[in-house]
Amino acid sequence: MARKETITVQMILDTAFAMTREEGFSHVTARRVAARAGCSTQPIFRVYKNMDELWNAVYEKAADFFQDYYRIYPRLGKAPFVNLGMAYIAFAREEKHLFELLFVTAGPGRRSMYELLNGAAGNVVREISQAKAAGCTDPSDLFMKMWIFIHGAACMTLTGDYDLSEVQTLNLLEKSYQAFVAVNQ
Amino acid sequence: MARKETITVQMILDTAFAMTREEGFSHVTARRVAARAGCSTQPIFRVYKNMDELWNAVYEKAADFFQDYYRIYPRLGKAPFVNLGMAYIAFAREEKHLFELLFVTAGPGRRSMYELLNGAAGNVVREISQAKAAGCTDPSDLFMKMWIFIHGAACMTLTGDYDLSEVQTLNLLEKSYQAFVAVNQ
DNA sequence: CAAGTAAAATAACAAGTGTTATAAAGGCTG
DNA sequence: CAGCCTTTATAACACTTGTTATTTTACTTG
Repeated sequence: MARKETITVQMILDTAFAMTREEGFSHVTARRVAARAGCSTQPIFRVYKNMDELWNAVYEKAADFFQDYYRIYPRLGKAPFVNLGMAYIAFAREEKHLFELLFVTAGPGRRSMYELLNGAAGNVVREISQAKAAGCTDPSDLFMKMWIFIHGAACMTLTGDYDLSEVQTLNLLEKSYQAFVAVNQ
Repeated sequence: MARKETITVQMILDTAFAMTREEGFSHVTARRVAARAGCSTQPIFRVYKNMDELWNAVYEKAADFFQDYYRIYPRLGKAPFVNLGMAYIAFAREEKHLFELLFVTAGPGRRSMYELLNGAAGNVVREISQAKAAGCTDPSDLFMKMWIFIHGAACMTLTGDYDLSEVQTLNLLEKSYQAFVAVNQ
């Protein structure tokens, strides 16, 4: 009936995502995606109405990518929020451009930080109930404080103003948890 | 001997700075600066070799602007680092684009966060010695922790994930200081 | 195998960018 | 007042962007 499709949505999205990962979405242009995918710009606009729609797809993929990143991240911390925080900070260091896309840049069509963290798995909810089970009086408040701290460390890695090792970071987060708990009681 | 200069460095810089403040430097183009300054693009390139040089000038002005912002900011906090932190967070909320330019975006020709904070007035050094005078054992470590926390809150305001009032923020910072001090001793 | 149809490639358009060549303007010095 | 020299304006160049016409390609169905 018609010509067979050779360039798929997946190929376009994967290419755009890989480029975003390496250089940030601002460097993702229709022509550059096409060149890297080995086609013209036409298949891109067949599959996505415009570049904004491609941005959305990349954003969603990045959100899923972070969820996977956290899922397989080693659990070395004992206190609540620490493992999520460790993964978050490592993600900021190792996936600068994705971190920026998800958690730093403002703009339309963007989820809240809480939504991105919680994900489909309910990561935050789980950690909060863990804190509650551990006898914490106001676990939501504790999460807020911990997350401000964790987000600060993560953002500082982007600009090179934070450069502690994994072990040091783990220690820092555990200590901070204790500190926040101590003054809350 | 020659035609009188009508468009000065100051006019160009002030225009570019105002535009950066309102919409971020990414929207500052030669033609738009010219239009707003009421001239052609020519005076811009007489005064600055290229747009990168203009960026540098805007960056320096932003750094000075932050120093002024902190200098006239009300001192409601008692603990060390709190007043600097309050000004920092307010700056992030009220001057989003300048904050982003100075403290969020990575790139060449950028000062470290410490340098920007400390400034010519030695703000950080002063606060650290205050903490020492107050009997703190490791004031540099305390500054690090406090600043991670403060930077986190500031960055969250950019994305709309932090939205506490001035009073609540003041309370939060004071409490955090106590918390960090408590576990350090 | 011919026809039709969807996908892909080519090429173009309009807009915007930094930067520069050229022309006009204007003020000081002789 | 004439000449000169710098500043400014105008216009152009070369390039990149998103997006869209138009043409070519290739597959499936009659």
